[in-house]
This record gives sequence, C-alpha cells and structure tokens, in this order.
Amino acid sequence: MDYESNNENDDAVTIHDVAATARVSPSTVSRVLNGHATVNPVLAARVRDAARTLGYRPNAVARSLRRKVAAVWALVISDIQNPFFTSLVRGVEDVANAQGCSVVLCNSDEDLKKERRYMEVAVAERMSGVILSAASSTDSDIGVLRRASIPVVAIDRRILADNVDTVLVDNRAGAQMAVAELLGQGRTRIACITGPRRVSSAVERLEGYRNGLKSAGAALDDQLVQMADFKRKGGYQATVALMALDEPPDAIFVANNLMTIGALEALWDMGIDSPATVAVLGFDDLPWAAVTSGSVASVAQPTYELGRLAATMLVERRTTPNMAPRTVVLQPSLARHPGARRAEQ
Amino acid sequence: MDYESNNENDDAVTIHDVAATARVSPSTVSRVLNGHATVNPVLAARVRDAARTLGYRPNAVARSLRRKVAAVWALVISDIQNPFFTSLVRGVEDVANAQGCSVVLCNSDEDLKKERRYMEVAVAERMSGVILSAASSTDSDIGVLRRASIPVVAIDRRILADNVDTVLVDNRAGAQMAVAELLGQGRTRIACITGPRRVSSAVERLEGYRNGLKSAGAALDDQLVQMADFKRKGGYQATVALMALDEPPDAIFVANNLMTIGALEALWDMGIDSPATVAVLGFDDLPWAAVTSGSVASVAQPTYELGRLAATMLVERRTTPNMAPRTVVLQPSLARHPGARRAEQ
DNA sequence: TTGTAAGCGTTATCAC
DNA sequence: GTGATAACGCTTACAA
Repeated sequence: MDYESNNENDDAVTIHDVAATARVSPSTVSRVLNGHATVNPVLAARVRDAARTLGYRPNAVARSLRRKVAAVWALVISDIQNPFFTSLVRGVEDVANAQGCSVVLCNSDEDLKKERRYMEVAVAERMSGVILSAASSTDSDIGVLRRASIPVVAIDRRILADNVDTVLVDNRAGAQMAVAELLGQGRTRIACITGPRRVSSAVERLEGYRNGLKSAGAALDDQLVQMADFKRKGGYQATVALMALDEPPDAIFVANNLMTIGALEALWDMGIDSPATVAVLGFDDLPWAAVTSGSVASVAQPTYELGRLAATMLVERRTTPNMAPRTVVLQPSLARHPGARRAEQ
Repeated sequence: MDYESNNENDDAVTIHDVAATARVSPSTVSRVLNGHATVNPVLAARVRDAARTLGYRPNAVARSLRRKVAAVWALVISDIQNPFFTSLVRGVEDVANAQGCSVVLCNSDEDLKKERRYMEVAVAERMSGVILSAASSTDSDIGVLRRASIPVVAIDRRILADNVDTVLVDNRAGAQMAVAELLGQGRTRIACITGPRRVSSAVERLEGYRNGLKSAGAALDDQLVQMADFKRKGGYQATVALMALDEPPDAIFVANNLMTIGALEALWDMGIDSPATVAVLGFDDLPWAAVTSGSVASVAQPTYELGRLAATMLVERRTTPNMAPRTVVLQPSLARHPGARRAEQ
C-alpha cells in the first residue's frame, strides 16, 4: 500500500492557478479574495468558482512576507495551568478572530528564558502584536519587540518599560477585600503568603494586605508575611513556616491559586483544622474550591474581560500608533465557596 | 514626547545589509548562518560580526516561503485547562526546540469548529506538523491536513482515519485498575461516569470498567453507567442521577478530572459522605486531590512521555514519510491521594 | 475595472 | 568556496 496516495497534489494550488482557470489575472483573484477593490461581479463569480473547484487555500506565509506583517498575535502567559488564563485566552481570541487574526499561545512557565525565546519567535515570524503576562515585572525585557515595532500590551502584571499599554486588576483592592472578609469573621492574626518580589501582582497584593490591616487598626507583624514562588510547593513550605511561629496565625491570605492548594495541603498534613483553626482565603478562581474539606473563599478576577480589553487595546494601538499609552485597571470581587462542610448543616 | 522614537529603524535589517557590511554575497551570509556548507572561516567571522553589530534577525516568514514549510508545529488540544496537558506540552516543546521548531498551542475546547479552524491555520501557515488531541474520534476530519501533506500525530484520542501515527494510554487497563482497586476496598456496586461516545478514550474507559467487573465475576448493571460531557457540570448531574437510583452505587469511577470535581461536588451537596458511603476514583492527574475532604485516587498518565513520544513520531514521519503508521500505547498507573482525612489518623 | 510587473527576504541552483 | 540569479506566492503601484 502506498501511503503517499492520499496526497492529491503535493504542489499546492496558487493564485495563478485560480487566475488561469477563471481566465483573469492574478491581481483580480487577489482583489476578489481580499475584497479590497471593486471587481466585475461576473469575473468575481468565476474567481470564486475556480477557487472552490481547485480547493485553493491562500498561502499565509507569502501574504505575510508581502504585507511585512503576519495576521498572528502571540499571547505569552506565565502559567498555563492557572485556570485564570483559560477564559482570558477566550477573550483575546474572540477579538483577534473578529480582526481576522490567529492567536498563538505561549507558556513561559514563569521562566525569563522561555519568555525571551517566544518574543524572538514573535519578531522572526513578524507577528502583528504581543499580549504579555510577564514572568518578571522588573526583568522581563520587551526591547526586542520594541526594536521590531511590534505593539505590546501587558496583562495581569506590570512591566518595567515606558509607554506600554497595560491591563490589570486592582490587586490592592482585592487583597484589602480579602483582609476585610477575614477580619469580619473575627480573625485576629492574619498572615499573608505572596509571590516573588519581581512580580508586580505579588507586591501589590502584599501592599493591599498591609493597607487592609492598617485601615482596620490592626497590628502589622512581619513574621506573618511569607514570600514564595507562586507555585504549590512554595505555598506549602510558607504555611509550614507560619504555623511554626510562637504565635501562629488564625487566617492566611494566599496570593495565588497554586499556592492556595499548597497551603491547604500543609494545614491538613499538620492536622490543623481549616477553617476552624486557620481560615484560608485565596486569589484567582479556584475551580476545585467547592470540593475541599473546609470553606475556601477567594478573590476572583474578571478574566474574560481582561483578555478582551487587552486585545482591544492592541487593535487600537495598531490603528493609532502614536496615541499615549493607557493603563486600565479592573475590579476583582470576592467569591465565597461553602466547601464540603456547608454552613447550613 | 514622541512615542515613535523607540523604533531605532523601522526597516528591519536583511541578509543583504549583513552581506554588504561583511563584504560578501547574501548567499554566503545564508550559508554561514545556516551552517549548510563550508565557508572560509575568515569570511564566516566577518559575517557573524556584521550580523551581531547590525542586530540582524532572520525573517522566518521569508525563510518559510522559500523553503515551502515553516519551522512551526501546531499542538491542538481539546481542553487546555486539564492539567494533563501542561506537561504533555513540555514533552512536545522539548523535542520541537531540539529540532529548531516552535510549537503553537491551540485550544479547541472540545469544539469541532474551532478545531477545524486551527487545522486550516496550520495549512495556511504551512506548518510542518500537527499533533492533535481530537475533539471527536468519529467526526474530527484531518483531510485538510492530509491534502496539504502535513504530517499528523494523534495523541490521547484515536481518530477515524487510516494511516495516522497515534500515541495513546491504555485506557482499558487504567479503568480495570480503577475497578480492581475499588473492588479491593470491598465496594460492591461500582458506577461509571464516562465521556461522550464520540471520544475514544471515553469509550475505552467504559470498556475497561466493564471488563474489570466481568473478570472479577461482578454483575454489570447498565443503570450504573452514565455518559456525560467530560465537563464539571456533566459529572455533577450524572452523580445526582446515580444517587437517585433505587439501589445507588457505593463507588464511582469517573473517566476524567473535570467530571471528578463535579461528582465530588454533587455528593457533598447531597450530604453524602465520601469515601465512607461512596468512594470516588478519577482519571487524569488531580492536583487538588490532596485537599479534598475525602480520599480520592486516580488513574495517572505518563503525560510528559506521551508528548515526547508524539513529537518524536512526528519527526520520524517527516524524515521517513512512507514508513508504515504506528500506534504506541503507554501504561497508566494508579495514584492514591490520602485526602484530608488521612488513613493513619 | 483589469492586467502587468516589481518586489517582500530568503535559499537553492548553477556557474565560476 | 563563492557569487549571481531565479524563484517561493502574494499584493500593490502603475499602466492601460
């Protein structure tokens, strides 16, 4: 049996083939297919017929070369496993597709090297825009993109660069909500596990935590603040450290979802009852929160809207390149999950 | 302030500029940069110097046009939120990068239309390969890719097409393990919540469940089998339906991770103790399993290896196009998670 | 309105 | 070993 027999025709159909079949010039085919100019309806019909019968598929590579820019955006995200990103991606794609653009997803995995590699690919492939959730607010460098005049929108995390359009959530407000909620439950020693100093959202969530305590007249205790890595293990270790204090906390505000899993795991491994002894309140959406043994609330973000807005700003930046850069901040909200031990029982 | 001032030079440096600076021909520059032929070391050094000082970045679009194929693979996955895929992606990327290729991630979201759109993009962009976790084993159509002679490897799920390289896990064996484990715990009425009939893994996991019961001499009861949609809500509803039976199950084998969350949620909403009254055993890795109120085991898959293998098969298919298609089946294993109520306490 | 022709940046073929 | 030249498939001045 010949496995090549499936290939009807290894040389792809080009615009010239369509032109020949439709008895018009290649430029006319191009005009019909792109709708850029008015074409005699009779010829247009012949072109469309020919394209269909020949199974013509435009070569996006040739088009990109000629146009000097590809109809492709990169969406570089720091942690694909965070459910936070799933609907964010949809928000971006919906806008991109409406513009006739494709989105390529890139998972930098909080790794600056990977992130840089993806930016280089974006340049090499002449992509028309990049939406970036930076691995590091201080060290991520968009210079490569700038030099290639590729528009960038920062999402979820700030980047240390002038003139970057940015879409964020109000991390301070979210953290303050979290603290207020815990205080309202009567908690008096509230700890905070946040992410690395290089990530703006981690820093801002910590600030919000401190502001929340201060504005309630509660004391700040630096022993109750742990900096971890936004990953599960980091949350686990930070929790162990907190509970080893002479005066351990009765509540923990955890600044992202993976670390929240780690924190809960640590508490249970130590045989500590949550939420009775120690309440846990996370950040980001926690799809599994309803099946945990204790009640877990979290600060939820408008993720789809975040993606949609970033994408819209990218489009606007392309159409109006000299417009002053904007930063948009969206408000988070508090999501309560009853957990396995429901209040009413 | 002028926001254009960042653009050092809007016309990118080309191979001709490098050639001029290095006082050689463009072909020599190309040869140096690609290492395809032997070049006088002196000239080669001049070329590399020129490229560095000018900040030359090859135009991947032009290269792809000339070579008639882009150094890019598409990885089309059915559900990006499934943690299953995160390490699978790494496995694919590691092999691709070693080949000098980039991977673009595409989330079909179990949607045939989206999936088809991504395949069309792969064709338009002349990508050199596609790894596909099909939205439907029966209805996903790779004809577009075949006509464009783009190599395909099916991963995780079979596709109804001849001559496709495929990498799978042994779903039947995994499901049988699951049933054996539950029987070993003394469970006597074991239910199964599986996915849609159009997805091969759902069908095979159901078969494994049945075989597992049969080979243990246990009775089969079709009332105990629910077909859902591989999503959380489907798992929830299926569980409610199962528990409404005259003789409800004392264990449920759930064929994927999102439905496992739904199942646990339903049990707790109904006030049913798990695992005491009803044990739950899932499929796929469950990162949050350790923080659930009850013990949850699951059938774990060698995800990185799955991705690495699929990528390797793609490379081999490209180098040896006429080789007979292969199907590789990897073995899953059983992962036990103590859950919040640890056995030893 | 339609066709002709040039050119996007690269690489492969062919002489030298 | 190196350089000139053509070609990949498309879009877009410009000419008709």
